[in-house]
Amino acid sequence: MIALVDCNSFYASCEQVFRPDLWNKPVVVLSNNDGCIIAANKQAKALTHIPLYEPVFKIKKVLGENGITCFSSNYTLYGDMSQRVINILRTFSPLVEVYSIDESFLDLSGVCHTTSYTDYGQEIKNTVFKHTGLPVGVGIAPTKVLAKLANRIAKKKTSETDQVYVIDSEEKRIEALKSTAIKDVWGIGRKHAKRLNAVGVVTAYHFTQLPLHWVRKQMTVVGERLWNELQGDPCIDFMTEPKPKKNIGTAKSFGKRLENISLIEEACSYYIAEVAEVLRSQKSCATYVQVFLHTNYHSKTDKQYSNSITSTLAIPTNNTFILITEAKKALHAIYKPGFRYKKVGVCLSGIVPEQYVQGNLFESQNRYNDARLVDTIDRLNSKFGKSKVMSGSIGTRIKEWELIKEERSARYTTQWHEILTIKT
DNA sequence: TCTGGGGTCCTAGGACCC
DNA sequence: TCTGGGGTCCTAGGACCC
Repeated sequence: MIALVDCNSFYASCEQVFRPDLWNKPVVVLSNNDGCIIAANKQAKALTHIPLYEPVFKIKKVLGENGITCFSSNYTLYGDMSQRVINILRTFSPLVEVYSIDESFLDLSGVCHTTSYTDYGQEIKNTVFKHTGLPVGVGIAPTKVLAKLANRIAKKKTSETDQVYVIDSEEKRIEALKSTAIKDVWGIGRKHAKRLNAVGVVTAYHFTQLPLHWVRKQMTVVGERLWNELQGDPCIDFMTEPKPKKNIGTAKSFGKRLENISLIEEACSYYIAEVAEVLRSQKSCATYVQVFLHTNYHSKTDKQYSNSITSTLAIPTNNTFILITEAKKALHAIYKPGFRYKKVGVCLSGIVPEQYVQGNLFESQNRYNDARLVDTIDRLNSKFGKSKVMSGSIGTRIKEWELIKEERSARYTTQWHEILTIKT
């Protein structure tokens, strides 16, 4: 049996943990640049129909009128809280697959000797809440897709399930399938849902009644796996070791529109430094550096321009300085003056393990292999804080382009000087 | 005025090899 | 009239996830 443990309204809940005054109050969390809503807790969802991903400026009034508290996103806090939850889950099963920042699968085979699955799920839920203050839901079933389904039922029918639901019989499986709309099945997106509705498939149960060859033909092997998983046959691998990333990218909107290349160049260098650090942390090197740049798609008055370019390195590397040089060259190749730019992005790909980097007869290996400088920078930054030591290309004008986070909460759990103060 | 960011997997088709 | 058979690698595009 597999359990799926998922935190309720994760970002909003993280914020509430440290704000007892907001317990049981409506809370939403905004995207980078405070652009749109990416998380809303139960109270906020109940109050008004706040659509996720709706631009904030369109519903600012609704938020104010309903006394909804807004937070800018605080990924440092969410990342740390997530790690705490994962550490707790590891005490409940030796095999944990961290699926996302707020969801993990637990392999429960051979784990529940003395208790029922329901009791075990309750124990997981209660322990996570006691140790972190975060509410979670638990779904338990023979396959991942069914565990997802069970988790959904646990959260929807809280009064009956108390946030834990187990699919452990044929009757319960059929019942779960019949009560779940096909569009809500994990792996069925908007497109497939539409096509399935068109042929009369409305629930997950209908889907399992389709002939497998039809599913295979219309939805490839992905659909076939889903079909089998819903029947109770596990086909999706359990991954306890995270696979090294194949692409590492970052792209963030500027706090304001930029026209001049010099600030864009500094932002681009900063992003490269960020992704290069991730690359080194997984002990890989990248072969390609992609840079892209665009204006504000939504603007009706601005002249529009976007472009992207990928450059190939002579030798794959994870050296920040080489990557920055390459990215700056690429940026100059696509930059055109006279536009109001909104975003620059970088993406590293062609990722290979550090120890298998292919050399090049015509390039000096030393320049690429000398890791002493970047290693030292990584060590300094991990000891003294992010971006304490940076490449000169990044400059000192970060405030002029970085994204806006007006309502960011404190980094309660990772910065000594932002730790929660309690007055008694 | 203001509209997020970071990923994965699969397939078809082109280009190439012997 | 009739033109083989067995492969690999790469890329773009589509679909999905949180």
